[in-house]
Amino acid sequence: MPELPEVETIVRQIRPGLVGRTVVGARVLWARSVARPSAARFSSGLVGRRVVELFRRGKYFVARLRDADDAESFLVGHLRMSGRLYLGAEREPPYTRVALDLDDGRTLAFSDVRKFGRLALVARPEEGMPALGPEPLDPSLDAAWMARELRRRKRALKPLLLDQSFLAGLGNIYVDESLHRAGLHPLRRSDRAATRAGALLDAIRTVLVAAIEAEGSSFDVFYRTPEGQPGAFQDEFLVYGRDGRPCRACGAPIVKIVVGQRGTHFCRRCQPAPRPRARAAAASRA
DNA sequence: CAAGACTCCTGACGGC
DNA sequence: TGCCGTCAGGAGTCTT
Repeated sequence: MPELPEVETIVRQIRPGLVGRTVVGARVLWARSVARPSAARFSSGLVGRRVVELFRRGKYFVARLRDADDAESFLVGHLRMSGRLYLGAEREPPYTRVALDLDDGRTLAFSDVRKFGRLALVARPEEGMPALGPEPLDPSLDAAWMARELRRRKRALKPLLLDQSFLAGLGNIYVDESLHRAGLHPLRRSDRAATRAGALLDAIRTVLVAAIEAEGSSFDVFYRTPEGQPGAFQDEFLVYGRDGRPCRACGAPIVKIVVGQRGTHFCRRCQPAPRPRARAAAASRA
């Protein structure tokens, strides 16, 4: 599903048409797509509110709203695996779960085949999302910060980078891509990769910036930008979905394993396996 | 703490 | 052609 670059792309594309608009009607077609409050209060609460700002936090999109009395509230959403936003489609898009009718006659549709995505209407953005780690593109993060955090967490790199409380916005694709670019094995323990913290942070940022530049990744017909154009970053994948094919860096075959129930792609040559601990090595020799 | 299993959902695809 | 198992860009909850 959409990761940071895809959400960023959607927010950028929808923002000009959405900011300044007032919600004149809200329809919840699948109640569980609304996390809070109730579907009824969600709908009634949105009507009459004007969008004054649209931004992204991790994989969440956030619309700041004001009502006629200038009271502030926030529409917070997560697309999970298959969610999409459409602004102004003439016909209701397939799998529309929530539709917001706007004062210019257009509609913001939240479409979601698998129904994992969620919307929330809350007083503060933090009420609509769990505590998130920092934004990977935040310029105040540096190698020293990353090294400190990698040492503190002591987890395999792959699940750690997927943990949104560590860094906000990375998902399965961009973690695999980042680890390849940093030359780090997905099962390497974070505290033992701390010396490579700078390279890892650089790789993450390089991948994310390039993906945003390409307007995200979309390798199936259900995942496109709101305008319907597919993103192009999937053409630049070095490992994701390339199992069995040659590594673009060294030619060795890309392999796929399962880590934390997630398909994990890497190059055995560019991302060497972690060395077993001395005790484990001794045990395996014995 | 960390890791693994299970859950929420639907659709696409490969194999038989 | 049709059926079945598997897998999918995410993440919360529960157990070990």
